[in-house]
Amino acid sequence: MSTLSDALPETRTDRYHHGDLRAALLDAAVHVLAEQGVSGLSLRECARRAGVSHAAPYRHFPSKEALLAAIASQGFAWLYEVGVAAMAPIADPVARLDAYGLSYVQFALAHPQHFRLMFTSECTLVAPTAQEQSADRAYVLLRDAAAAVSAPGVDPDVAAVAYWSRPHGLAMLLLDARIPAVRMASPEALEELIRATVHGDRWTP
Amino acid sequence: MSTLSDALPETRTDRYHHGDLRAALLDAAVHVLAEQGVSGLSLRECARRAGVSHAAPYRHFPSKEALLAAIASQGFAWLYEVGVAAMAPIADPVARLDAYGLSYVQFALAHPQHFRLMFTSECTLVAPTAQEQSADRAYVLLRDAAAAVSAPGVDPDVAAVAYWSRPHGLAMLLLDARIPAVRMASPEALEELIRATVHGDRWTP
DNA sequence: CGCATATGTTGACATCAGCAACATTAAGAC
DNA sequence: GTCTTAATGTTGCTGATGTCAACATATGCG
Repeated sequence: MSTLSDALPETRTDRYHHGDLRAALLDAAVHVLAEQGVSGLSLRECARRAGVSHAAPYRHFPSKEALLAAIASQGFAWLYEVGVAAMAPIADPVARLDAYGLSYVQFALAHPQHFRLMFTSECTLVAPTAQEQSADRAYVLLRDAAAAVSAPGVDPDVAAVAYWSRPHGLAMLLLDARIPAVRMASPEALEELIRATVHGDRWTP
Repeated sequence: MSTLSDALPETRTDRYHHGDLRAALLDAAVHVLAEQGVSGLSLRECARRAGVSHAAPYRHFPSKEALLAAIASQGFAWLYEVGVAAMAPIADPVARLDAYGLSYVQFALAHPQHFRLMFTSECTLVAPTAQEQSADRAYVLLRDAAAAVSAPGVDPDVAAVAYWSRPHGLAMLLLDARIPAVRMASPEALEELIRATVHGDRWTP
């Protein structure tokens, strides 16, 4: 009776019931987002792509904002994972902060619309446990490294904020094309920019 | 014949011609923006507030995006002025960078929606001469101070980007409430945060 | 005065978010 | 197996919006 393929949430559009519409909607939304940005993202377009009527999404998301929040949430989980992966194998605090900044900016440049959405949606995001774990791990790694390079007496949380703000600001300015394109022409130039921003006066070329 | 009050662009709603609808629309838009954020800002609402029909704005702005760009442009002019005012009287590079960061973050916190819009609109903004002048002055001041505190051999433009990214990132994270409110509870705590972010390892509490 | 241009108005269209009423399916109780 | 119930999807509607076209009015210049 119950085969594996039955158990899997296949995406079957030939049925009245979709199978896993929620996931299909999120997937569609991510694609639209990457293609057309937030302004081009409508619930109806997502429904269209999922092969479903315009009101179907409301069975899975109470509002458009909720859909956006879910996407943002996914993005955060992803970002944190990337950050943890970049920092974990590195012991030296300076190198770790550098790696974090690099992974952060690279993520933003690779997924500009997604990244922007994450820091644009005004809603407070509900953090699933899995994401929270990654977030916590990323934060601890960042804070420890930041505290290690900070002068004695500096609140570790303050130092962590500082070393988060720096790549974040750089990423935002890069996305907004507020920085001459020359600065991003080569990977080396970009890395120089990141290092200078993250490491401040400690860094020399 | 031509009195002063005639020359002034008064806002008269009792006439078929408005007087200075463009300015009135910008003004209305700024107010709506502050009250309800970008999502609550519609051309029709601005027209309503200016006491004018829903299509009238199209005689002054080719699209909604153009209106938003104009507001963003105003915001940049304002930001640059604030930055110049904060930096100009200060000679010490470290203190000047600090003052810049402080004015930057304070501007963002004082006008959160406006600030967010400035760095959200995807359009390339047309820079009027007056704004460009302020922008240039601000950039020169910032770059000089950044170069002064940088290690020899660091590209001044790279240093400038670094010292722009830092307060920018902090401002963004603060606006997104991604930083515990405790950190902003008192002006002193906020200043500590700004200094730590801007001045990195150079700074001690 | 008379005309050209700038500025506003009215009405329309397509799209969208969201709601309500209805249809279909899946899952469990008996 | 059948019945019932909740979950899921559909159709149709409303009010708001951005944008356009056609029309109306004012302003300035000859």
